[in-house]
Amino acid sequence: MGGSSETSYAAKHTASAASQGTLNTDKLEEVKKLFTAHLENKGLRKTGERYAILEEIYARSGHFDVEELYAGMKERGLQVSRATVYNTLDLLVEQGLVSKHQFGRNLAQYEKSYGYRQHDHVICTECHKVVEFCDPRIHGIQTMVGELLNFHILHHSLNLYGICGDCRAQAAARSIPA
Amino acid sequence: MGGSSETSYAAKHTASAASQGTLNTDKLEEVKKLFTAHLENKGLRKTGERYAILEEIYARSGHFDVEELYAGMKERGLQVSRATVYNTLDLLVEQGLVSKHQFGRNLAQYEKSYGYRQHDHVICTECHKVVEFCDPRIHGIQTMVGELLNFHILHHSLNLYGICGDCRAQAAARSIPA
DNA sequence: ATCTATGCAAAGTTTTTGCAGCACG
DNA sequence: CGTGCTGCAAAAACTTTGCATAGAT
Repeated sequence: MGGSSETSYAAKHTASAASQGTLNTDKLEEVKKLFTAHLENKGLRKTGERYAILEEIYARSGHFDVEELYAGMKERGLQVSRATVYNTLDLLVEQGLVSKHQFGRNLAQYEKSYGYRQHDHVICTECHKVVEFCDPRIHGIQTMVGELLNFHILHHSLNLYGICGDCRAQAAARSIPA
Repeated sequence: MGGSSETSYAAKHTASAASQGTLNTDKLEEVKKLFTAHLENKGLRKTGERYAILEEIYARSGHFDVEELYAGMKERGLQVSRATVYNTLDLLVEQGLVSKHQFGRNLAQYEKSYGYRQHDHVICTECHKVVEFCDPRIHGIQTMVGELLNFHILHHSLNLYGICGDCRAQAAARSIPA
């Protein structure tokens, strides 16, 4: 078959962000406003810790787990407790500013999600590589199933599990030794 | 503490199985043969524990977690250790006779999967109800993405998260009190 | 007879919880 | 000023691991 283009969406994100330095800052401001609105709406307090966590998340690219986020903040001198990280992540996920993934291993992975194109994941079960992709048909399925089963669908998660080209090549090399 | 996810779709499976008493037994035999072939293929031992676990799984309907499976076996007098349950589940998942799901909470849920139609899940984030659905478009996406990204896709998991009709009705009733 | 799988319990991970004190509103 | 949030650490929840022994080949 034809040459397969390995377009990781992560790369695209970084590229578009790098091309315009202020874009990130603007986005952060927008997200902060949305978060503020959500907090006020639910009668929750606007604490510095919550905003610090939000900033750290939007400064990151790609997936991260709680420990990575916690360590990243510590390194930057933004000390918060794990309990607060968990608490705030729940708030952000609830609001949809952050999305939470569970890829196979029992380690929750998070990702900023405001203003980024809805995407899904292909996971290599051998090397645990994660590649993103987009398919408009999923939106259609989501809408149709919601109507059919009378659910108000808020978000979805589609993961394809398989073996990547690299791992298949390695396996082939091993089975045909010199 | 935790009420587990109630499986309302289970009725579907039980109904089709109940309509023909021997169907289940035949299926179990088929699955055992496949499992045996897989064990031989990998040079693994055919132990009674492994078959006992396979039987227990195929006697169940709907989703279950490791603890439920373990407890169910204990109740039937089939004593096996948790370590063996985990070990065997891994084998079965690897072979595709059982599928593993991670719905939001970090508690792995399993389900028998041989001879059952490939299906996906809608989860209510309020009451944790799980409903199954089927959409042929997913298969197309799977194939296309596999070719595009050069992955050999083995299985997928699509979860739609939202609020079910019952929970929306309850919420509406609360906001318009008598 | 050999070598792997089991069982048990202990250790490992990740997440949740309880309580004292600080801070937002 | 009062309630709710934070921080800390202890514990809970789920899974993995190590070692002695039973059992499949």
